[in-house]
Amino acid sequence: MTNDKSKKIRVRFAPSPTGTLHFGATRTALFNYLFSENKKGDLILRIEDTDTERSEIKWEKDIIESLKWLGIKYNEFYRQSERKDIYAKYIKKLLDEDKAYYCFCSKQELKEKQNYAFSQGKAPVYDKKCSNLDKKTIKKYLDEKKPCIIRFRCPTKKIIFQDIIRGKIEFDFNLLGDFAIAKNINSPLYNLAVVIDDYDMKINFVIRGEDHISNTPRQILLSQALGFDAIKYAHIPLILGPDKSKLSKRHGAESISEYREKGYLREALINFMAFLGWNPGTEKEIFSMEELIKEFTLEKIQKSGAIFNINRLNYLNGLYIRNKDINELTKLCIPYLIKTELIAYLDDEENLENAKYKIINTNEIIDFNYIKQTIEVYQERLKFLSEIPELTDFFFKDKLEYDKDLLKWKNMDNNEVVSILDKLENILSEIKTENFNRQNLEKILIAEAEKIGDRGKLLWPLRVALSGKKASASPFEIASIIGKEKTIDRIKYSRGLFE
RNA sequence: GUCCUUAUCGUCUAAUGGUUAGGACGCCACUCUCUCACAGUGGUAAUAGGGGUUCAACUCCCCUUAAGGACGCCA
Repeated sequence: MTNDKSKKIRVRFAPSPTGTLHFGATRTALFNYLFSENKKGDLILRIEDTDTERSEIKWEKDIIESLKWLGIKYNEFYRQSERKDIYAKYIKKLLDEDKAYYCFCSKQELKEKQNYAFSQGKAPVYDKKCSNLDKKTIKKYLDEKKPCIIRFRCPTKKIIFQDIIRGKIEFDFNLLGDFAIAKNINSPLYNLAVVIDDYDMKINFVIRGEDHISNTPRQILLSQALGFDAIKYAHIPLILGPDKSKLSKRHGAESISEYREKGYLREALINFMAFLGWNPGTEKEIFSMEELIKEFTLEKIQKSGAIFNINRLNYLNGLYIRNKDINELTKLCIPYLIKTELIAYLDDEENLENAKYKIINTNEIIDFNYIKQTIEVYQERLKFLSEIPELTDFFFKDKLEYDKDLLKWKNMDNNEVVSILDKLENILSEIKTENFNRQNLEKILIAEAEKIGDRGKLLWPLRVALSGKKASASPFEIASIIGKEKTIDRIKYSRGLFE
C-alpha cells in the first residue's frame, strides 16, 4: 500500500491519427492531464498508428497542434509505428508459450460464421478451428504465405475488475473468444499494442472513454498472460450529441482546430469541457486550468453521458472574452481583421502592439491603439472572435452602405430626419477637436437629446449615420474613435441620402 | 440479437437516508436603455414507472421501461 502510494502516477492519452482531434477525445486528454498534474505525475502522448491504412501524419500534426494550443502538455511522446520490435518480442513469446496461435481461416469464412451467429442471437465468437493445428501444418501454411492472423488463446475464466468510476464490472470469457492480437509478428493489433505499451511506459492509471469498457477484459487477460502488473481503470462517460448518441461529425461536431478558427478561447473550451461529466461539487463554475488541476478528482466524474450543449459553450466564451485583458483580446482579434481584408500589416513587425497597420479601404495608416479602441467597445458584445470583422467593419471603411430609412427613429419622416442631421452637424462642429472625446460627447448630446424629449430622435439617426447598422456600439463611443472630421463627414453623407 | 453501462428541470449538474430538491445555461418578464449587448431582479422547469427495505428513500435492493456503448485481420 505504501509502496503503491509512493509510485509516480503515469497516465497516457492515446489517440489514433485517423482524423482531426475531436471534442470527445480532447476531453479524455484533458481529464488525463488534470489528473496527472493534480497528482504531480506524468502524461504520455502515444500516437496509436498501427493501422497504417488510415493513419496520416497530417492528423498527428493536428492532434499535437490542438493540444498545444489548449495548453494540455505532456511529458513523453511515442509512436506505436516506431515500436514494432518491442511488440514482435512479445508476440513471439506468446506464440512460444502457446498462449497465442496462428489462424488461417479466410475473412470470408469468418464473416459468414459471424452473420450466422448474429442470426441465431449469439455473440460472434471465434470457434477455435485453428487452435490446435500441428506444427508441420503451421509451418507449411506459413511457407506458402497463406493469409493468417495471430489469435490469443483466451483463458476460461471470469474477468472482474474494479473501475474507479463505475465500480465492479464483470465479463464472461465465453463472450470474448480467441480474439485477434496481431496480423503477423510485425503488426500488432490494438489490444496487444496497448497492453505492451502501457506496461513498457509504466502506465498505472488508464483514463479513457466508456466505449473501451468492452476492451478492458481482453487487455487484462493479455496483460496477465504476459505477467504484467495490474493497471487501474477509469472509464469516463461519453459526450453525446443532441440525439443522445455518441458525439460525432454527424452532429456537426467540429474539431478543436475548427473551434479555434471560429474564435473560441481556449479558456472557455477547457472550462466547458471539464464540466462535461465532471464537477467540483461546489457552486463555482468558472475555473481556470490551474484551478481545475487543483480540484480535479476521478471520484467526482459522472457516470452517465453528457450532451454537448453549444449554448453553454457560447455563454462561457462570451464571459471569457469580457474578462480578457483588452490588449490580449486585441491581439487575438487582429488576425480576423486581416483575414477579412479590412486591414493589413504595413511592415513585417513581429510585435503586434508595435506594428503599424493599413486600412485597406482607405489606405490610412493606423496603429495598435486604434484597433484596440474598436475592439474595446465590442468586448462585451462579442461571442466569438470571428464576429469581430462584421461587427466593427465601419471603423475600417470610408463609405457606409445602408438604406436611408434606417436613419428614421420610430415614426420620423424625411423632413424630421434631415433637420436632426443638420442639427447634429451644427452641434458637433462646434465641439473643439481636443474636446471630442466620449465623456464630452455624451454630456453634450444627451443634454440636447433631453431637450427634444425622446432621446432616440437624436441618438438613433446619429448612431446609424456613424455605423450604418441597426445594432452597434453607442454613437459617443464611435464618434470619439473615428474623430471629429469623419463623424461630420458621415453625418453629411447621410444627409445627402435625402437629396 | 448477446454482453456491458446509464437514468434529478429542455441541457450541464448539486443534494451519498431527514432540504420548501440547490446552482448554471437556455427561455420568459421586468429594470437599465438610442439600438445590440452587458449588468441587475424575478419567473419557468426535474427525481422514468412499479415493487420492496426503513419511522423516513432522489439516495439502498429488485423488476420493468428507455437510452447509450461494445460485439473487426479499426483504434
